[in-house]
Amino acid sequence: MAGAGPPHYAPWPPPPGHNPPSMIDVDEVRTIFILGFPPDAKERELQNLLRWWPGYEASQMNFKGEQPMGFALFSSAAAAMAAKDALQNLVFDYETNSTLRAEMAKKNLYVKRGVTGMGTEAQLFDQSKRLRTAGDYTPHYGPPGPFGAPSPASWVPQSYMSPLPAGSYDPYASYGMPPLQSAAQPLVTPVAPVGYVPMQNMKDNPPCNTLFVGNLGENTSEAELRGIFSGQPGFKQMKVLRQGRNTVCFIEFVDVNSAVAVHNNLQGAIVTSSDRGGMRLQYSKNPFGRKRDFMNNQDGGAPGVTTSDTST
DNA sequence: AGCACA
Repeated sequence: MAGAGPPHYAPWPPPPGHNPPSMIDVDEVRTIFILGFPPDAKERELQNLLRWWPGYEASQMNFKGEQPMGFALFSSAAAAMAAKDALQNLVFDYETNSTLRAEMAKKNLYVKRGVTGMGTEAQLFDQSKRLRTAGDYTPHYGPPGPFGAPSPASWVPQSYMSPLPAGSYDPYASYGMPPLQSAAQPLVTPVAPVGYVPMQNMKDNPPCNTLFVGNLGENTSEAELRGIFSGQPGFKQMKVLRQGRNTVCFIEFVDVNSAVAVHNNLQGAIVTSSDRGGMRLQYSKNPFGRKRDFMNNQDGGAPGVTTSDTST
């Protein structure tokens, strides 16, 4: 609208009929609610579970009944639904066997104004009820989670703009993947996967510098995979292979350790463009830079790691 | 489950 330029901070909720400049339906429910937490779950745990999710804006935990109930607000219904799917059946606590259930909420989570402050003050005055936790989009790029926790800190890949081969279908082409958005302008990105789905039935090969990615649907977007992996520490190159209904992918890392880290951190990570939920990460049978006797002197593997080679 | 490329 001509007269209504974007204010510095929009009144929340915005008046009906005044949509933000990015096709966000104000009326749509962008909030999910989550059940299945163990009784001792903390609100902080919910925040930390979700704070990396693209479009995450706020969350709160209610402790009314026996079970804590979590609510989380996202920048769009799409982001909310993606998060909902990702959280679905997520094993929150292996010891108590707590598995999360997520659904779209009936109405949106109310978030107090001034969310950008990450405020101590806010926590002081309404701790019991609505404790809003602003989405902190600070790009905490860096080493992966030191505690073995998933560290999806690089969903917004630095090298996302890598040129695609001509002819390859890039469903993400339309939105240019803005790196990081302030909380003032919610991201519309209906994408940006990642949450985790527990993986089982995992056979695997000995660790090496190359990961094999399985359980990908046929229309998994290479761009998304690249987005997920290219930001990982030690990433070197990637190759996507279409096998009819399956898609598989190979990722080379500079060393085995990097591959191990990603293997652990991203196991079961949700790939939104895939219709199968979580991806399966295994070590490749045929690591990059190493073949039988062929390129024997190549240093493709890890320094110092020589898998017991069956020298026949 | 499905392991290519140099």
